[in-house]
Amino acid sequence: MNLTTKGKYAVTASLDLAIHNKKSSFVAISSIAERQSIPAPYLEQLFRYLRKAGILDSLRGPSGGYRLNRPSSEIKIGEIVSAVEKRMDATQCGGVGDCNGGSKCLAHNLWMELNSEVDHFLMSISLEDVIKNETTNKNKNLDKFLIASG
Amino acid sequence: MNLTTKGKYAVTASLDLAIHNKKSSFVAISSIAERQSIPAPYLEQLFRYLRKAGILDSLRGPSGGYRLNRPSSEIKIGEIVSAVEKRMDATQCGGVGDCNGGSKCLAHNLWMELNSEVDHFLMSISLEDVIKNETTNKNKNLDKFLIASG
DNA sequence: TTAATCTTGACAAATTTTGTCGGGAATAGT
DNA sequence: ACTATTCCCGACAAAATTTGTCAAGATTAA
Repeated sequence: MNLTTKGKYAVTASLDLAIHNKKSSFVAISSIAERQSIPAPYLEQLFRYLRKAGILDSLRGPSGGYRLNRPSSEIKIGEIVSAVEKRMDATQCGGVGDCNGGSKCLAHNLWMELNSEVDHFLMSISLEDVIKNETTNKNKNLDKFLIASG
Repeated sequence: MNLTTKGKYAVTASLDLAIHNKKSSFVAISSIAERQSIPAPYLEQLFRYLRKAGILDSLRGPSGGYRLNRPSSEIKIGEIVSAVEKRMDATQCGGVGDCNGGSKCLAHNLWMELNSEVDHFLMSISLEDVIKNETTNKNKNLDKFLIASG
């Protein structure tokens, strides 16, 4: 399982897009990169994936840029992450079950559950949720973090 | 956030130890490595961390090896993972909150919640739980995996 | 036409993971 | 005391991945 700056940059940049989503205007990569302290050429590369995944829409030329392809309430964090990260899967075998000489390793089911846990979490939260800082109510431990974060 | 073979090997090997935990006998690294298809010298390296973390106990010499330092019901998966993995933390800032030019990035709270989610999951499951395939009841999606895994 | 911006592919540096190796130290059994 | 077994430690090295960079091209608005 891997969540690197790749996925984090992608989510942060998408959040930036969601915030600057007024009308149907496009936002230039350079301005997102500057606001969010992300190397612009790197972000460019990441946005390719998001575009291919149907999450973003783009327009070239002056006053061009990127915008969300759907309302921010309909774009889940999990979509963004899995569009850019190779292996959010925690199993070694990709879920197939041949992680120890053709059969399942002792921890196979454990990692499958962790997968499920993380997937459900990330797929239950939309860009809009994060911006409104609502996220999900399923998480009993959420409150203290919201409080802690002011 | 990172869960690599390092953490997976450590958990699998610990499970193997928990299973071969009869009496107070020690189990040699070589036998664990062979059973679980883990490179022995690499596992040796990982066991150093687990020993330092107080999870394992060792004895040198013939019929020496490793054993759990506590009952398998009192060793949580989360302990093992964080003993060997550098950054299970999903935030870029280590939770400090300076992830974007001194203040919090847009996704800061989100990653803090993900941390909490994963931590609680991994710290709620003991080696014994995994062996008995019980894990936790908090996870509503558990059942299908247990069924799927026969 | 021109300037702005995305688009693409290739390349490269840095970091991390995934090991390997050799020698040393302790211990049980003889 | 000797020997075989095993842990112990530090250093090293290969491979993979992450984290970028760059140059040239295509599209579009004004």
